[in-house]
This record gives sequence, structure tokens and C-alpha cells, in this order.
Amino acid sequence: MNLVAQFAVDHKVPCEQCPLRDCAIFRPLSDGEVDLLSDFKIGEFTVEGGSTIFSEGVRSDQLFTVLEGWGFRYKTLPDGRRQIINFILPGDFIGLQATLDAEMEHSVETLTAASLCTFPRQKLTEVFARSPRLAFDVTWLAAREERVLDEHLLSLGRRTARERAAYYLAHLFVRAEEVGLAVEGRVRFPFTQQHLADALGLSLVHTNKILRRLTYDRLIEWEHGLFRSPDFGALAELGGYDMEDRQERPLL
Amino acid sequence: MNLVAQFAVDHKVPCEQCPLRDCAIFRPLSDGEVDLLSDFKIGEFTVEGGSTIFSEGVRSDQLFTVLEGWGFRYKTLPDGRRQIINFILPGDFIGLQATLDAEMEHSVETLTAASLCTFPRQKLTEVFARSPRLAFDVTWLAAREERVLDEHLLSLGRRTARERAAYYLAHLFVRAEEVGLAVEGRVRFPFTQQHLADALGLSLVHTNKILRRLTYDRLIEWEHGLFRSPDFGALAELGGYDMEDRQERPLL
DNA sequence: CGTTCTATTGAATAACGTCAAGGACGGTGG
DNA sequence: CCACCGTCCTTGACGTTATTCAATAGAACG
Repeated sequence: MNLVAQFAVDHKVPCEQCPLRDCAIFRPLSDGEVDLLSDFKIGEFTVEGGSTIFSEGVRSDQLFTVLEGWGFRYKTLPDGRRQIINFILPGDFIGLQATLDAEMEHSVETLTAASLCTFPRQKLTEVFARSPRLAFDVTWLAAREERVLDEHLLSLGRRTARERAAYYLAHLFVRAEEVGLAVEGRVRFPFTQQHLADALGLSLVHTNKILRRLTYDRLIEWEHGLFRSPDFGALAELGGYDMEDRQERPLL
Repeated sequence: MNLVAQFAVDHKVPCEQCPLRDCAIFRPLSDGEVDLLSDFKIGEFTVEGGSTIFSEGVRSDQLFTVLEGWGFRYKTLPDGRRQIINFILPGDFIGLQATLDAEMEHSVETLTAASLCTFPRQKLTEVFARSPRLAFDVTWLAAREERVLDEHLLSLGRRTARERAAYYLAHLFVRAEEVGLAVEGRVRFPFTQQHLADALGLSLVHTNKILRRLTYDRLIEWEHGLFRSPDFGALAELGGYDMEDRQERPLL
């Protein structure tokens, strides 16, 4: 694990040129909003896979939007047990969970090389003052994240291991697809079965057995990091994954 | 279960007289903020225990602040399995999880008679426009809720049933205490073991056995609905509950 | 006092975790 | 090119945890 002590600003691409904005899923911004966001933004930087972005118990003065790469957000118990709260994909806004002056209560680590857009936490109040619309977007994102956690909580509490795995894989697949990470129905999952186990709240061994069975039942394929589902409908059905219409969402 | 089809406005107490504001845990508002909030508020109403406030799959035009009473927020699977996401206590702001025009993805039901402060969802954007500070408070509450869910997720995924129960009971006790519901170290828990089981992701039988053991080990007492812990430190320790300094929080 | 929730307990069963041992694969250095 | 390693994946055997089934006892409520 590689601790990023200081986030150097590599360069600064104007927000209006942000490649993510081309994804249909993201709400278009007005010129004024983009200007404000550009102003809010400090810069970008790139880290390699395995870098720690946030660390439990440490304060962070920055917020990030992920431009590229995968990561995950997690908490650990003193004896080392780890729970992955969720995976982080391009377009995700991270760091909001902590208050302005409080310590992070979770850690974030990258799975692949990643590039992040940086915002100073202190200026968030200024953004709220200058653009109610962007303020609303921030709130909207927080509420959306909460809905995702609700569903995950339902999984961990009440779904069987098999249903849980099916739900989560369907969920991850769709999230990746939304931001253009799917090629011919395939997505590269840059995490190991141990990561998935830690997200599902299962042991590594049991996770493996369930994945093998889902593979045998032709619900998933996951080899050499490349994932696809031969029958996504059945996978979603098994997991109780709701293929709701993906609504437009903000991008900060 | 008693479905509340329409929320009649019983009366409207000015926000500046809100009894909850006396609790030390809540951040004081400026006069201007209170005025705006009063303006935002439609009124109050009272429901009996067992009433459904929100229903999964149904749109709601209102947001609520709980003035008095207990409730819980939950999701269910088609076959009836239920997961309680969290309990709702006085001072909690509910309904934010859904977007302006989307269906609720969870239900909320009262456990006791409750009185709720009502706000029209549509006017939320106006509040954002008129008071960045209140907007920030809304966001802050959403982020805080997320942190609570993170911790609960860690519980369900990685804590043993015993640790989980200890954590959750400690958590509930402190929450109740914060809003003045504790009398001589005792809190009335208005829910059944089935509710607790559904929150912990355990079966009723197993929950009961664990509670009996916690009682035998003199970590908790819970009789006739009245809860206390003879050794809160040990309970918190077992559950890994962090007795962080309770920071001030907004009240809407 | 019946009736209806709720709590409690034991026994049988299923789900999941732990332990242990290989196997596949890619990278590295000789 | 090949031996050596480290990481990740896979599988079987076995132990533990939690669920389900079933039955009874207590409380709460008219």
C-alpha cells in the first residue's frame, strides 16, 4: 500500500473539457455552473493502483471526483476484519462523508491507476452560497449514495450469499456500463475475490464457491479479470436487482 | 398497520418555540433561519403507533422532522424478508432519500404515537436558494446519515451476532439519550425483539438467545420495554462502539 | 379469563467459516 | 529458456454459527 501524503497538482483541465461529461448519464451544466466548478477545482492528480486516498482517523482537506480508475471505500475493525462499503468508479464524488472539521471514518484505496479531480473542502460553503443548484446536486449525490447503501444493507442483512453475490455483480456491472466501461457486454473488474468477499460480508472461500456455482449455472463469467453475464436478466432476477430506468445524475 | 393516506395539518407551532431546540445537541439557528424554516414548514400532525408514513414504491410530496415518537425505516424483499435500515427518533429528518420526483425506495412506519413536522418537498429548492447555510445543514444531515449506515454495514458484514447486538444497543441508547429520552440511565425501547432482529439481520430466535446471554453477562437489562446497561463501557467495548464526542448537529 | 402478541427454550438442519493443500498464472532473475 | 516466487484461485473436510421448526410460558388487552 502506497500512502499518498501530499496531493500534487499535475495539471488542470478546464471542467468544460471534462471527458466524463460526454456520458449520457450525467446532467449537463450551464456555463455559469461549469465556471463555478472550475473555480472550485484545485487541479488534478494521478495515483497508481493500491494508493490510499483517505485513511480512517485522518482529516482530509480535500474532496475528489474520480475521473478515471477504480477504487473502494472501506472500514476495518481493530483485529483486521475489513468491510468494503462500496466500490468507486469514474464520476463518483468522494469525501463528503466527513464534516468540514472531522476525521474520516473510513478509508479509500485505489485498485488501478486513477486520476482525481481535487476540490478544497473549505470552499464547499462558498459553492453553496454561489450556486443553490450545485448545492442541491451535492445533496442529491449524498442522498443517492444513501439509497445505494440502503440496498446493500438489505443484501447483507436479508439476502442469502448467492442472492447477495448476484445482486452485487449486477449492480457493479451496471455502474461500470453507465460510465462507458463496458465493451461488448464485458467489463474489466480490477479487484480480487477477496475484495468481493469483503464487500459481500462473506469469507473468501465461500465467495469462491458461490462464484463457481454462478458460473456453472451460466449466470456469470469472470476470467482474467473480465466479467460478463450470459444472462443478465436471470442474474438480476436472482439478486433482486431492480433494473430501474437510470436517471440522469449530477457530475461534480 | 394503519396507512396514513393524507396528512392533515393539525396545527402549526412556530419553529422558534420548538421544544426540541432545547436539547444541547442541536445547533442554534439565527432568527432569519428560523423564520425561513417556519415559512418552509406546512404544519404538524400526529399519528398513532403502527402508522405508515412512507411506503416503498409510492411517491411522497413531503419531508418530515420527527418532533416526538419512534419509528423505523425499512425495506422488504418480495417474499417478505424485512431489513430495518435504521430507527427514527425525535429530531430526525426523513424523506430526503428520494429525489424530488422519484418513488420512495423504502418504507417508514411509526412504533409509537408520533408527531411530525411537515415540509413540502417542492420547496426544498427554494430553501437552498434562500439560505446556503440551511442547505448546508441538509447536506450535512445526509452525510451524517451515510456515516451511520457505513457503520451499520460494517456490523452486518463483519461483526459477529453478539458484537452486532452490543453495538446496536449501545448506538440506540446513545441516540435516545441525546434527545432526552433517558431517565436515570434507562430508555424505553418501543420495539420488539423481532424489530431488533430485522435491524441486525438475524433471526428472531437467535436474537433472543443473544439478548439472553448479554443479560446473563450483565451487559444489558431489557424488561417490559425498559432498557439499561449495567456496564455501558463493557457493552460499547464489546460492540466496538466509538463513544466519540457527540458533535452539535442541525435540526430542521 | 380467554385471546393475542411476545418472549423463551430445545432439537434438528442448513448456511457459512476455517483449515489445509494444491493448482494456475505472471513476473523475475539467472 | 527455465527455475523460483508470490499472488490469486480452487477444492475438500470439518467445525461453528445461525436458521428453522416446534412447543410452551408470560404479558398485555380487552
